Amino acid sequence: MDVVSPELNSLLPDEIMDTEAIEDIPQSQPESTTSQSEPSDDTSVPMETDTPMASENLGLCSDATSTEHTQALTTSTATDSPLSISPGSRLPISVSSTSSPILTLKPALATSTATTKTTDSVTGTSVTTSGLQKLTAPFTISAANHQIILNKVASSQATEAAKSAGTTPQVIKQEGQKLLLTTIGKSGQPIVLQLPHTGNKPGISQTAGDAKSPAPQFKVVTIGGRPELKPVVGSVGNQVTTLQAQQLKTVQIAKKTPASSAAPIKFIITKTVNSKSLSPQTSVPPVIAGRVLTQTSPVIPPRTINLSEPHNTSIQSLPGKKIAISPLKTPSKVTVVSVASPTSNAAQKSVALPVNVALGQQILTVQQSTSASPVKVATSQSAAQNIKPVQSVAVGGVGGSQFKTIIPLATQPNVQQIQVPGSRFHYVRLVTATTASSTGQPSGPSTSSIQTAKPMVVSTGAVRMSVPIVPPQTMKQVAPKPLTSAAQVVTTTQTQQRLIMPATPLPQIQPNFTNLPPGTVLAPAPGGGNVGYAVVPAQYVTQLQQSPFVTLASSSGFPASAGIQTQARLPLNGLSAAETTSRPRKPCNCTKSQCLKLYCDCFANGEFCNNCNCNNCFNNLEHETERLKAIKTCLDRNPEAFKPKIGKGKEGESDRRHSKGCNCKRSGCLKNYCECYEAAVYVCNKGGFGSDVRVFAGTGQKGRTDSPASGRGREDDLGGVRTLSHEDNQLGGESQSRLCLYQLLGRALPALPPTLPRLWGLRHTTSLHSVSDPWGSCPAWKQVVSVIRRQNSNLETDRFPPP
DNA sequence: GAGTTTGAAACT
DNA sequence: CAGTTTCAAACTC
Repeated sequence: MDVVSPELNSLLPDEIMDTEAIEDIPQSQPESTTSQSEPSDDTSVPMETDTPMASENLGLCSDATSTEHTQALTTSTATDSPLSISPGSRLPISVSSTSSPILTLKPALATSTATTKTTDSVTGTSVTTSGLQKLTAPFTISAANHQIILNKVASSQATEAAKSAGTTPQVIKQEGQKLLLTTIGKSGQPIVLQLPHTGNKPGISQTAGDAKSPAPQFKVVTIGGRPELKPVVGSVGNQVTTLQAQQLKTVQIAKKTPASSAAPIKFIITKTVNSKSLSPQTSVPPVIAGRVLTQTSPVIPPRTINLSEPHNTSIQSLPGKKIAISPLKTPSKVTVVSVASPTSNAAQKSVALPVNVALGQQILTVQQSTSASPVKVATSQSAAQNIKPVQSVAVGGVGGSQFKTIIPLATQPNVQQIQVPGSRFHYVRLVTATTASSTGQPSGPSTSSIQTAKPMVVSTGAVRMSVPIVPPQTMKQVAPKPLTSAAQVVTTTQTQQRLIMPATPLPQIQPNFTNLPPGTVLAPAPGGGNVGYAVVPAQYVTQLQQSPFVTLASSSGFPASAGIQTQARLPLNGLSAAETTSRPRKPCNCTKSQCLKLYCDCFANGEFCNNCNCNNCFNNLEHETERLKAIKTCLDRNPEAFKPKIGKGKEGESDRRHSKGCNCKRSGCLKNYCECYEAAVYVCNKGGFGSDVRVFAGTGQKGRTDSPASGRGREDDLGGVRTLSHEDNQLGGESQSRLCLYQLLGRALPALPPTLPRLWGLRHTTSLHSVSDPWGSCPAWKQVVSVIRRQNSNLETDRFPPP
């Protein structure tokens, strides 16, 4: 007798038998994430960040003149167009549905020298924000002078029209320093971002003298595509809004302390745009990397909007502040964290205005430490140095949400975030751009001109940084490719620009960025100065999200935030984020491994140990060097060591697959020892895992019941569900379609889709009814039983309880 | 809570 | 690649 009859099989989903899907998954996704025709397993791996759905372009036009640019952008290169908004009177901002990920808005104060560029800078007007449309409720970031109003525009074209009309709903006024973003399409849903008045701020006293001081403070705007709203985790002054779920958009608006009156305000907005949305024609890589605005650069690579004001001097100075935000798997989350300086009391105390964006599920949490300005976004600037560019890199993750991480550096160093293509990991490199002097403004067009690579240029003040915006897929390759996708090449227009390279100590790691633990942020090693990387587990991010007010002390690498245990995680094991969140990871108990082996779940998940019971733990920032080495070692051993083992099956399937399969021998894959079982995987990809459960249509005869090839007698050939032993599988040769259905036996049953597994499992010695009992109400089970009964009229009834 | 079992990871 | 050892979690008592 053999396996399931055709009839029975017909009931079963095909994909179950398919074992290849997992392996086939190409790790390197094609540059264009644009359309993934297939929800291949890889992409579907829950762990991966979701690919943004559609990208929309935001066009910011300072003037009617600028409108022209916008059109050109939208038409020719919908993908990215950086926008810079000069501080000039009003800047209409149009958001088009097109792709351009990055917006750069610089409402520079008149005082700011750099802000000379006005309309020209605006060129990159089009910004694509897929989620914008979803914006329903206007939000204001903070009160005070600065306001940003975002209006959706139905189409980029509409924006033009609106501009031409001269009555652009979006107006940025310097005096008010308001940014109005209006989506053209939807009149009713403007988004207004207001920056708190400096005057309101407790810290104002310092800069009280500045007339300019009222000027805008930092502003963080996130445009997320998702409809869902996420409350902004309490950050003091910060507000976060997510417009689009799918696309991550992080807008950092750093406002600097009023100390410098004239300093321009910087907004940094980083959007991640789905590659999918991008038209193939557009050279723009699907992934948007964060950018820093430079005043000079007329055309900025799209996708990031930086609004920054150099005003605040104090912010950077905060030593020791480290914020690592690693985007976790949770789709469409944007996390912005600003480190609050312990010193500045008043500033933080300033009212925090959470901004809820109806659209976005993304959450931005920002804490700012800056003394004066209550509202501060992650940007930290050294007083001496004008600006610390904060770079956020959006991850163009294949499937899921992408993270954006904004890390304010306490120290001068600039933060560069790196997206790893296709991976959920976000890396940030902190670069100390000490050379304020060198800050020559970015070579305007020239720098931006690079189509292939999208460098991030930070022109603010002295420091400039260029970070290539690389589509997630191409991230690994630093060298520019002739690829159509532009982003890959990193161009450093300025000497200060730096390629994202691994710190000296661990050059080898670089190639494996993609494999780094999820949510990893590369930050300067504590002792390493500029060079080193610190790998910050996603944990921090989640912690931050959960406890918005947590401040990271610079000195202590790791805040022992007691309460935060749940780590934002990738939807591990195919579990939904909600599921995972509901299940905080268990604290590890490692004693000998120093939590630097994959034995340690924390480490294996790319997380720092937090509230664990481990001894001699090195899985923390304080031992970043060791940790990096350990990571490297693991990656050397297995490049996919940190990749999720459990992924979804084919598209639409709820099945989970284990990429490798277990090696269970004694547990029958029915214990939590089994990774598959533990992960509720019922489709095991491994050819030789412990048990193979099949449904047999028995003959009713005694004797050998299982596969003839196995040569092993089993039980009576009564049909039913059996589990082939490992040996059987190997001998039988037929078992390559391994099905691990163990979880069906108990825990996962309720969740099973009706189409369920064709095979239900029991150990071969177990009678069916023991299985069926818990499934009595399962239609699929009844169906199978019915089939078996028909085929085996002489079956013992107890084996197949009546449906 | 101590001891055992188990399988993944690490090691040889 | 196979066999062994180490490790931490799961499990049992």
